[in-house]
Order: sequence, then C-alpha cells, then structure tokens
Amino acid sequence: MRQFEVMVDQRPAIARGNFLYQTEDVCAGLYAVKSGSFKTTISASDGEDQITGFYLPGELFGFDGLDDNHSCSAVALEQSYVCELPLSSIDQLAIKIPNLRRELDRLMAREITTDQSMLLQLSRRTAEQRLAAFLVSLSTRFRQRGFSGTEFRLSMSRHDIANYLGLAAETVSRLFKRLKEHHLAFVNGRTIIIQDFEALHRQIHGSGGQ
Amino acid sequence: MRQFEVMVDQRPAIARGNFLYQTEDVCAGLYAVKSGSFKTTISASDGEDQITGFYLPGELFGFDGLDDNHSCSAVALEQSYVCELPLSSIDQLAIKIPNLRRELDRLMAREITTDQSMLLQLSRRTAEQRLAAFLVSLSTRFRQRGFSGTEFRLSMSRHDIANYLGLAAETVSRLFKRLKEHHLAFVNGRTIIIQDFEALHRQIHGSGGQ
DNA sequence: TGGAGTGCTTGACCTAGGTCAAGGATCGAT
DNA sequence: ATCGATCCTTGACCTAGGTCAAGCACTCCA
Repeated sequence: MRQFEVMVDQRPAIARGNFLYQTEDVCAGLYAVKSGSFKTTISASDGEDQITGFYLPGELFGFDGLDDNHSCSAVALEQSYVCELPLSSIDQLAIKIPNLRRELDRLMAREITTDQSMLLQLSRRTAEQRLAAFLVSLSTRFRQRGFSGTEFRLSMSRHDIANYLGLAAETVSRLFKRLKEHHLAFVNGRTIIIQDFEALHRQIHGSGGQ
Repeated sequence: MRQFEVMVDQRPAIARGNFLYQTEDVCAGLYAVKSGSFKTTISASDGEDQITGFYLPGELFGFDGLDDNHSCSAVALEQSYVCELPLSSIDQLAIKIPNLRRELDRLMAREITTDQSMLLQLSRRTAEQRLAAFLVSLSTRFRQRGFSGTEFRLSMSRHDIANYLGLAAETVSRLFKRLKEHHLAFVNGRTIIIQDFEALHRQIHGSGGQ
C-alpha cells in the first residue's frame, strides 16, 4: 500500500453522493481511498440497489472491474479523495515491485473472503448479530489504519447500514437503541462510541441472548 | 481454460464427501473440475457451515486460497476429478501465455461479482426468486459447458441447496412442489427437467406472483 | 431564524418462511 | 431381498423482523 501511494495518480475531489464509477463503466483501474469513504452498489434491476461494501481511508477497491466492465457502482459517502492505480500500469509496476502481483492477488482473495463472510452473515445471523459484526468490522478497520477504534463517525446513513446488512432501517434504529440500553455502544446521530468491544464481539456468534 | 488443461497436473479421484482442501490449508493452487462437482463452505464457528458456491465440470475455483491460506473448505459432491494449477507455476505459465494473468484476474473478478450477486439474492429476494435464480444459473452453466441445460442432475442435496440459498430444506421442498404444479420444472429426486426456462427467468425479478 | 427536506425514531400490526414433528422414499451394504 | 441410515416431503404452528404510519430532529440554505 505504501508503495502504491507514491506511484499512482491522485484524482480530484469527489463530492458526497457522486459516482467514482458506475455499473458497466469500462474499468480504468483500482482505487485507494485517501480520505473520505465510499459505498459500492449493485442495481437490483427492478427495485432498490444493494450495497456490497463500504471502503474507508487506506483501503483499496474496484476489483469488480477487472472483468473489463464494472459490475458495481462506487458512490462517495462524503467529500472524498482517491488515488488511481491505472489498469495499464499494473503490469509495468509489477516488474519494478516483484511482490505487487502477489499482493494484489491477496487483496482480491480477501475481497472474496469478505463477501463470502457477508453471505454467511445474511443467511445465518440474526439482525443483532449482523449489526454487531458490522460495528466490530468498522472498529477494527479504523484501528488498523491508525484511527480510533472506539469512537468514530458513521459516514453512511441508517438506511445504508440496513441495506448492507439486509435489514430494514427501522430495525437498525431499534438495535442501536438496544445497544445503548445495554451499554455496549453509545450512538448519537452519526457518532458512535464503542463501550464494550468484547461484548459486541461475543454477540457476533453468541446465542443472541444478552 | 483449454490451455490450462494441457499444462496442469491431474490429481487422483476424490470420493463423495471428501475434502479437496480445508479451511486454513496452505493454498497449493487453483483447481479445474474435470468431472463431478464440488461445494465450498465456510464454517460458522458455532453452528452449521455456510455453502459459498458450487462448481461444475469445466469451472475453475480455489481463489479463496490466494491470500495464502484457504478461507473455505472444498468438498466433493460425488466422485470427482480435478486438475491442479499449482500456485508456483502460475508465474512461469504467465510468461508463456501472455493473457493468462489477465484471464485469471477476470475469473477472480467474476467470482467477486457472483458472490455479490448472491448478497443481493439473500437480502432482497423471496425464497421463490432465489430458487429460480439458482436453477437458471445451473441451467445456463451446464449449457455453456456443452451439457443439456434443460435436463440435468442436482448433485447437491435439498439441504445443500437450502443452505446455499439461505433457506430451510423444507422450504426448498415446498418450492419444488410449486414449480411442478405450475409446470415450470419437473423435479424427481435429484433429476430436474426445466420445462419453462423463460418463466423461471422472469420469476427471478418478477413480483413473485404467479 | 425559519422552514423545507431529509434522516431518524417509535409504535402497532402482519406475514414469509423457519421450526418441530411425523411419515415415506432411496440408497448402499450385507 | 432386507435392514438402516439418510434424504425428502408434508402439515401445523410460531416468531423475527418487515411494513406502514406518524412524529421528531437535524441540516442546509435563504
């Protein structure tokens, strides 16, 4: 990642709600979030889109485009900056950085693993467990990137969270309320304070009972 | 794919129910199904595993291992044969076959796309729509590989289908019954005859009403 | 500083599909 | 052919979470 950042093109700011790329766009390359955040969505042909992932500062995304055309759209959740790693230069870069290819494979494999763990979430977990897993994931990722893992801003709406987790927005609201009551996390608008990470973590698998 | 088959190692038969690889195994390479079929599963730490994919003759799988260790297990659904494309030889092969790297990226991107479309299935589709999508997918893949797309064997149990689609086995049974009643497909044990592919296809998105 | 629009919360109600239970059909081994 | 084990089907019942509706609270702009 460090190595990328030196060698790739910075792109102009993307305003909240704007697309970085859209479904069917020819893939230009991969993107690293410099600041801000994104969601990727697939369109459900009829109704509403399904969110397939959120990407935080420091994370690389856009792998869905490597089959020539993007199968997702990427939307900025707030004013955001990205670096572009152009598709055309990956092969050249790979010569200079021998492990780059291997590293990209790893990241793609990790994307697959993440998606598959979401499959498990969606089909075998209760609403409570899914939200716990979501918060633990966000917290962990923020911590890994050097931000606070216990207090951060949710850049996505309740509606987005619900969509991502396969729930109704109302359910997410009720669950946040319950987290407050049980002192696992304090949520106020878009700000969240994780009060008991361990308990949250236990809730992911636990029998759900408090 | 053709090119692979000449250059890769054939492996001994794998009996029904046996593992080709297991979670945490060091990844040896990718696998092409020569005959038979496989399911890949992730373990749900507590309860039952979640099936993340089925692989039919001619299909390449094992990408979950490219992050060093496999995040899934692969189980043969029947007596099966695979070819192994050893990890160590991918780079060498890529030199001889210039487009191999690009092709692998495509296949991985397609794996990601497939998983993400399953996410959409699981969270936004009714049981009926999911089963329709499943059958259309199987049919299409069999046809692409030169088999009949209208009459084939389901090598996986009702339980496996249900698990994959995030349903109960009982629900799958009831849905098959309904398909019979409406003459969309005739299912008898593990044999299925698609009677009205178009109607099935419409059902995937349709409002569900018959 | 106010008002429109959007996002969030809360309550009341309802249904898709899960769970439990009990037979029936298949299949593989002897 | 017979037995067990596994798989499949069908029915009766129940609950997690969706839907609908209404009110509240931001935030952004004038």
